[in-house]
Amino acid sequence: MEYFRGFLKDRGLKLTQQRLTILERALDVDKHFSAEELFEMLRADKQRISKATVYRTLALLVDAHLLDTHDFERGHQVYERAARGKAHHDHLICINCDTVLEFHNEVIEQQQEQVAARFDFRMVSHTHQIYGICGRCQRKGVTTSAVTGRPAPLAH
Amino acid sequence: MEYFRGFLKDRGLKLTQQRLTILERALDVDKHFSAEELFEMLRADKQRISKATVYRTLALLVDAHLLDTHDFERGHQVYERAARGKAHHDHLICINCDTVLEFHNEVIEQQQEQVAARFDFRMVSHTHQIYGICGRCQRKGVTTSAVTGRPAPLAH
DNA sequence: TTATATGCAAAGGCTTTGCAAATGT
DNA sequence: ACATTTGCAAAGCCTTTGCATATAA
Repeated sequence: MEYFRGFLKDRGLKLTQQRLTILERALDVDKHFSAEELFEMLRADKQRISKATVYRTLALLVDAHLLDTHDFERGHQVYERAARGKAHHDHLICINCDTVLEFHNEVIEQQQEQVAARFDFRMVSHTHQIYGICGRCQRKGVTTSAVTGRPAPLAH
Repeated sequence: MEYFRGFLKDRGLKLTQQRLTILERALDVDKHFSAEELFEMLRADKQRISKATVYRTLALLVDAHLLDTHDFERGHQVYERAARGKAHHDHLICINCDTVLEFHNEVIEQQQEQVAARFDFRMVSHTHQIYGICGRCQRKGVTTSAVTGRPAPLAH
């Protein structure tokens, strides 16, 4: 919060009531959320902030590293509180129920560095998602073809 | 090609001139391409196929595992010839010049399987992208902040 | 013959933007 | 005071869809 104030000051930006409200609400969410969902949460809290401002502020919070954003192939971005200090994580996404699990694997992280180095690449970020059927959906008898309506793709 | 004919027959679909033209052109491309780009390539070849048909056929070719599709965070899907038989690969993407490099790392693949297993997850597919600055752009003096206009994010 | 495909234009979903009015510093 | 923000509606971008016409089997 103090950090956000400093971030804005550094760039000559203003700490508006809307930005504060959005930041507080966003940091309060314990899961992934879309811009639309945050807009609805604010609305439920009787906060009248325009959708445009929500989008603009989310971008700002991502810049400030207060939020992370991911593309889970759902047609829209999802956001989550940034893991400041906490270990970085990647995601397992159930293609049936949309549940998102987090994983962290140090071996993968290290190999990734090596891959980048081998290609003379300066890594800035990465995305790593595992799509599949979660245990609960498997037990409910959900199969890949039930989800996609087509034969199971080759898991690679 | 014979394979595609069989794929269509199995589902009671028709092998139209448009589908054939699109398939041939798509398999001929040696890099990633968007639906829009393929549409333009066809147009350059004096082929009059509607954009709707291009989109519909690309989806069909992905279903048929003749093409793979990726989301490189460019606001549109990109396609590439499927690696039939060839080893699966993931991507390094230069955030300055959009160059895409391919990598394959067996250790990562294995760890991934283990992660899925540990979470009781049946993996169907995965995406793994490393974003950064390629060697050529580094040598041209491109820095992260030059690309994004902001301080470099923490590479995680 | 008859179900499937195509082309066109319109609609959709998410996100961004232009601009006048409002507001933080 | 003055540059930055906001809200609104409109526009943008990629993609999908409804429907009449065309076409493969």
